[in-house]
Amino acid sequence: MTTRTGPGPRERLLEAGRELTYRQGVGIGVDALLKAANVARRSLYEHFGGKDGLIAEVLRRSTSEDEEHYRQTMRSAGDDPRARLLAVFDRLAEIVDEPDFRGCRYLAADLALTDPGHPGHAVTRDYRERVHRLLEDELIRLGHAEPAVAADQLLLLIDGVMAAGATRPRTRPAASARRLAEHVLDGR
Amino acid sequence: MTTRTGPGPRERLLEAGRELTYRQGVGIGVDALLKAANVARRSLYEHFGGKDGLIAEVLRRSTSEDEEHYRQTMRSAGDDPRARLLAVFDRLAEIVDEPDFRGCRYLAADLALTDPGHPGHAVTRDYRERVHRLLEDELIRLGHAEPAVAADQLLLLIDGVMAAGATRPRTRPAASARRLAEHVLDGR
DNA sequence: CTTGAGATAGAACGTTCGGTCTACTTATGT
DNA sequence: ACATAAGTAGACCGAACGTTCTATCTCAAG
Repeated sequence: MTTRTGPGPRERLLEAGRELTYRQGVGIGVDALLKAANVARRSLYEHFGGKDGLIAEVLRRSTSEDEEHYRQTMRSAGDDPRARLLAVFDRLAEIVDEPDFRGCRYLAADLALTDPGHPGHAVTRDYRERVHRLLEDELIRLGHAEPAVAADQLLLLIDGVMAAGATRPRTRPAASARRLAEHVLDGR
Repeated sequence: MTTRTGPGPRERLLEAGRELTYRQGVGIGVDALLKAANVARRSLYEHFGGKDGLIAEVLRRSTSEDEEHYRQTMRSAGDDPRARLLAVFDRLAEIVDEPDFRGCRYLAADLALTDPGHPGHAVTRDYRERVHRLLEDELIRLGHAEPAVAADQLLLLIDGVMAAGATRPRTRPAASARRLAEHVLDGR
């Protein structure tokens, strides 16, 4: 008989952080995090050194998941690079339409974390680089003349979809962006 | 001999709020606002009822200025609707390149103000509607087939520029967006 | 000159903040 | 069985939060 041992406090903190920092922003209080995670105050400081450490780790884990999410979305779209890139925008349409979509958590974190030295910034910067590389690789396979610039443009469209999705949800921004993305893919 | 009377406390509070809420976010403390404005604590509550009232008024005034800024930018670009719309993106390039550009203050406010009932949200929603109308009017004058949809797309591009400008400043996002905007204007 | 409105200065309220610390309990491995 | 490590519970710290309050000052209108 195995002792019904669920996820440990570290895991529960990361999950609570993921949820609460998205819904309430990174300004969420330590008390609220501890209560949601059902974890002793001390455990937070043992595992993460403090609130900033937890937030950075929450962001890091989230970026890993989201990057894998990009890869999975493209994988499901087959081999054609064009189809794989456009699939990203189709998936974005679903994400933005989810009832509790609250915008891009990384942009929100960057705007909310006033201190430019906060460890969270390095995490989001890394993430954007990785996604850029992901897009650029597909554009190269597509034979695009300026894959780096085109990847910048696709990233800009993705951020625009997230922003519009958070502030003007009824305008179906992902569909708009998809059409513009097609134009980007068509060349330069 | 006129008594050298500068702007009153109300004006000083609005100016300090404009500056500090942009640089530090709407989470800025009341004490910091009072100190920057050189205003007595009481005056804030007399004039604005509280911090939330001040923030809403700061946002309201800022939207007025920004809307006028859009109009001025278009006015300077002459009569041709196409040139007037593209001028917006040229102006965006300058704004995003300013050394202390920190992203779109309205998106930042919407993401930071957790309470959906905060009066600031109504202000930003109004502003987006007004800008949308501004763009749509030009698109109508341009004879665009779907002016409302195209205005949505231009707004998406503008938000994308702001986001990319805040998070990936070296990628010249406004230039990228301008090219996509041309495509939007071209058609349908 | 007087009055009253508007501003300033600042104490104080209760709450919440992030972080530290002590004491007790639980689980694990030898 | 016992030792050790890890987790819980919660008091506590100083600081900052938004807000209310009293007291004093300034100045223009009556």
